[in-house]
Amino acid sequence: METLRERKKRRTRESLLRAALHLFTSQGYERTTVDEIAEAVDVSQRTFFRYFAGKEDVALAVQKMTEAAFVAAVRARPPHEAPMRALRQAFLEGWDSIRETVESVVPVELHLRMYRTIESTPALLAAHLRRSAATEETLARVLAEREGVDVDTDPRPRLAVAVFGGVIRVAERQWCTSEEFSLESIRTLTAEYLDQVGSALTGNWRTG
Amino acid sequence: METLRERKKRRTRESLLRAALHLFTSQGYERTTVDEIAEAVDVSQRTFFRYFAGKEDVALAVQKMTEAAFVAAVRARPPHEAPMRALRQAFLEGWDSIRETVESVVPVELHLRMYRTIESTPALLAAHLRRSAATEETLARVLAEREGVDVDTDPRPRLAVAVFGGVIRVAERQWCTSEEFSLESIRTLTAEYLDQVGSALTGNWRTG
DNA sequence: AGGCTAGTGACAGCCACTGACAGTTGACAA
DNA sequence: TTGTCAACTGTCAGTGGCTGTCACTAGCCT
Repeated sequence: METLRERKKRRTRESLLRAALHLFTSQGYERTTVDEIAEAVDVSQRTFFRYFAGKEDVALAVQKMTEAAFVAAVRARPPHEAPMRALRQAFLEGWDSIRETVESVVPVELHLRMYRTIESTPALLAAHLRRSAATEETLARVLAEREGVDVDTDPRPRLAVAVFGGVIRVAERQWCTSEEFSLESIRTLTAEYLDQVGSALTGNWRTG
Repeated sequence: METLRERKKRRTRESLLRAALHLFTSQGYERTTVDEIAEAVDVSQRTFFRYFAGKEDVALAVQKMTEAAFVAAVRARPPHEAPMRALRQAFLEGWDSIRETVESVVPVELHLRMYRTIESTPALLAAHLRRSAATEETLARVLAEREGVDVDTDPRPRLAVAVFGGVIRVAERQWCTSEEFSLESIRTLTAEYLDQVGSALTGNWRTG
C-alpha cells in the first residue's frame, strides 16, 4: 500500500520526467534549462535535483528502465540456452513487456522521440554509451554465472556481450535515422543485423 | 618552417596539455579545476579555452591523436586484405609508430596513467566512448570504400567495425585493471582476444 | 493533539564555459 | 627601422549546472 507522501513523490517525479522529455524533444536538450523544467512543474530547482542526479539523468531515465528490464529478461532465460541465443531471445521476446513498463510512466511516442534527441546530442550520446557499457558489464557477469565460468579470467563473457552490444547500437543508430520509426521496426532490424554478424566478420563482401 | 608565433602557440598548448594530464593523474580529474591548470602554466583561464574546447577535450587530446593515427594506418593497408584482417593488422603493426607520435608530445608513462584515470572517471569514460563511436563511423566508411559497398544500405561495414571496437574496449579495460601495465601487453592482449571472438560467439563455453 | 521527520524552498556559492572589449605582441611591408 | 595590421591574450561580467545549508511546512505516527 502506497502512502500519501509516497504518491505525492511519485507524481512529482513523473511530472518532472514528462516535462523534461517534452522540453528536450521540442526545443532541444542544450536549450532547455533545469530552471525551466522545475518551473513547468512548479517546484524549485533544488527539488529537481532531489529527484534526479542531474539533467543527463532525467534525460536517460526511461532508457535506464528499459535496460534494467532487459537484464531481467536475460536472467529469466532457460539456463540451457547458449549465451548469444539467450541475449537474442531476451531482446526479441522481452520487447512487449518493456513497452508496457515504459508506457506506465511516459507516452511511448515521447520515448521514441527522445531516442532521436539522445542520438543527436553529443552530451547525451556519451552518457548513453557509458550506461550501455555498465549494463554490458552486468550482462557479462550474468552470462558467466549461467555458463559457470570466471568472468575475471575468461574473456568470453565480456566478448560475447560486447559483440551483442555493438550490434544493438548499430541497429539503434540505423533505426533513429530511418523513417520507419516504430517499436516494431527496431525488433526486425536487430534480428536482421544479428544474423549478418557472421558474414560481416568473414568478408570478402564483394563476392559474398 | 615554423614561425615564432607558431612555436609559442605550440609551446603553450603542450604545456597546458602536460600540466593538465599531470594534475588529472595525480589528484584526479574532478578535483582539478581549469583555473589550476591555467595557473600551472601561468596563463589566464580564458586562454586555456582558446586552446582546448573544455576540460574533457584536454583530457582526451592524446587519445584523439592515437585514434587518428589508427584510422590512417587502416587506410594504408593493402586493399586486397579482408576487412577484419586490415583492422587487426593496422592495430598490431601500427602500435610503434603511434607510440612515437605520442612520445613527441607527452611522456608515455603519463599517457598510460591517464588511461587509467579515464577508465575510472565516469565523465571521461563517457566522452571516450562517444569519441570511439565517432571513430567507428569513420572506419566503417573506410571499410565500405575498400570493399566497394554502400555504407548506408549494407550494414556489414558498421557491424564489422562495431565488433572490432567492442573487442578493443574489452581488451583496454582488462589492461587498465591489470598489473601488466605496459604498451606491449595491450598488443598481446588484443591479439589474444581477437582470436577468441569466434569461440565466444559459439558457446557452449562449459564444454569448450 | 502534538512531536517527529521527510520533503521543500530560498539563498549563497563553486565551477565550467562564453561573449565583449581592450591591451599586447609578432608578422610584414614600406 | 618603423608603422600597420592581425593574431593572440587578459580582464571582466555573466549564464547555467550543481551543491550545501537552514528554516519551514506537511504528512506520519502515537
